[in-house]
Amino acid sequence: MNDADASPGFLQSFARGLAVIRAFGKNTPAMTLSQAAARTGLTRANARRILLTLLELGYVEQDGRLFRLRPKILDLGYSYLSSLSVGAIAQPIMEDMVLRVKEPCNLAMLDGTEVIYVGRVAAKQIVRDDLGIHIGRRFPAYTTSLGRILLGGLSPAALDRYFNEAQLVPLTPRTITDPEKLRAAIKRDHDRGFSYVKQESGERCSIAVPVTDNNGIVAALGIGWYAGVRADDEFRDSLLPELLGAAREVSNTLRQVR
Amino acid sequence: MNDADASPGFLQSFARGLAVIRAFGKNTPAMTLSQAAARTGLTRANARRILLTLLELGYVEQDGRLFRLRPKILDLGYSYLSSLSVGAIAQPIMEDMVLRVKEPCNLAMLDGTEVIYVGRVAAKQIVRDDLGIHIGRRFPAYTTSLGRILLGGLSPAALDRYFNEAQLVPLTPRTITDPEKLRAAIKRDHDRGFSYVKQESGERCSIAVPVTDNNGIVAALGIGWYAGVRADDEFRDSLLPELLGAAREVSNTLRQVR
DNA sequence: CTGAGTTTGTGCGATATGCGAACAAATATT
DNA sequence: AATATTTGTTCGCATATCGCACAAACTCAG
Repeated sequence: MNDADASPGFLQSFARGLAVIRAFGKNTPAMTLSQAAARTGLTRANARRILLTLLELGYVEQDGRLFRLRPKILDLGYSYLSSLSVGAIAQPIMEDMVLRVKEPCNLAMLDGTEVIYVGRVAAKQIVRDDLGIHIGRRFPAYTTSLGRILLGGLSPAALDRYFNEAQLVPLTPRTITDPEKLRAAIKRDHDRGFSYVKQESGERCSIAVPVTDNNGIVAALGIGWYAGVRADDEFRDSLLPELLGAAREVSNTLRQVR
Repeated sequence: MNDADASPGFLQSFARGLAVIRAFGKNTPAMTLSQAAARTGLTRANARRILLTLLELGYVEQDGRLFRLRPKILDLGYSYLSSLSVGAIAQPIMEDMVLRVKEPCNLAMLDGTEVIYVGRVAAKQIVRDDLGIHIGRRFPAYTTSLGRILLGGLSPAALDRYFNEAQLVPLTPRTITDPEKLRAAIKRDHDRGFSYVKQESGERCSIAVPVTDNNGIVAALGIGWYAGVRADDEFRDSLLPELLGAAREVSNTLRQVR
């Protein structure tokens, strides 16, 4: 975080505080204050003030020298989720669909160059999923069907910015990383109203469709499963009407609400 | 937020910034900067600096005069969820159980005088659930079976503090609000290893059991359903072995991990 | 148990940050 | 078009925040 670049009125203390919250994670469920300073590039005294402020506000707890985030931190994300009408509208519709199709369903939005899950309905799967799939989880947009749908909803200028910023790294031998091929895939998926991606970010297939409001694509709705466990192409074909129906129902309700 | 009471080293700017994030919610998905100032008691100039800092960091977006939280804010809660081993361990076990029992299952922790959901698996229900049930959602502890289980895991001193702080307001005619009766119910539930609550916070029944690690109760696992739609007591009896089995599986894994 | 190394807590002086007020500019409403 | 309301900007000021240095506490190896 380059303080010198901040604009006037930018609150550096606040920004530093948020950086400390972000420093917690799967690999660092707890941190000492020296670790917090190291991970954020702050001075130890500063990291200490931030952690003590979080402690006083109830967002962290202290266990000897270790600080851990407390459930109250979920209030911050909950502010967003509870304000997200597409999430509230989609949730029961996703639940109905998952019952029929027996695969987990996700709702995602674009955030920078990544997709971020804002809704999820789990389901029994033949092979156990990555246990870390949560609301808030992120994936590179280009490697997922959800991401391609969302990228397809960008204006040309925004799509150009995406390609300027995204680093198209192959995650599997099948990952499309050539920008022209990726643009073509995004356009094709946009035109045909769905995206199907097979083994570009792991050993999974996924299919996704757009969710729209009066202004355009606001989210993507998708289903993913492990490749090869079933007849993938036939399964995709059976899922598509379900997804399109669910997405249409969500989109229709969104247009009425706003 | 009474600035004058803050301890030395307490970072007021950071605390104010977090207050602005919390001001967003279901009823205020978007705010102007005057509204943000009004809702947080800050000056307009201050609220503006905070919102512009969040804008620059990518946590909010601006639409004319309106500011809205962006999905990136989920990163803050995700820091916590991804660090929460009980959540990761419980999720697949909950998914398996929900498939068998056909009712939604929740994992909750105690936070102040409330329970907060840290895990949830949805299911098809006969009657549509409150659409707003998300991770991060809170309920008064005393009115829920999850809450009674968690209160039962408190030390006597901590339980006394709970009773000092909690406001035991009747939410339905069945809500237990007499402190002595509530203490007795908590103890009974702790002793018998499950809690069953019927229509104390709405028209729902719920049953919950403890999840423990080496230090004691860390979470509660529960199932809830609308009262009267089925034979509630018989259903509870059929659910209990399922919940106990799932909770035992989670608890056993927790003990191995730490 | 001791000593060395590491980490945290504390106090203090300096100053950069954050603040609020006042007024200009822009927007919304009637 | 006029008025009311809200937002943007600038500036001076106060203090909140900062970093440093040293004390205190803790951890670890022998």
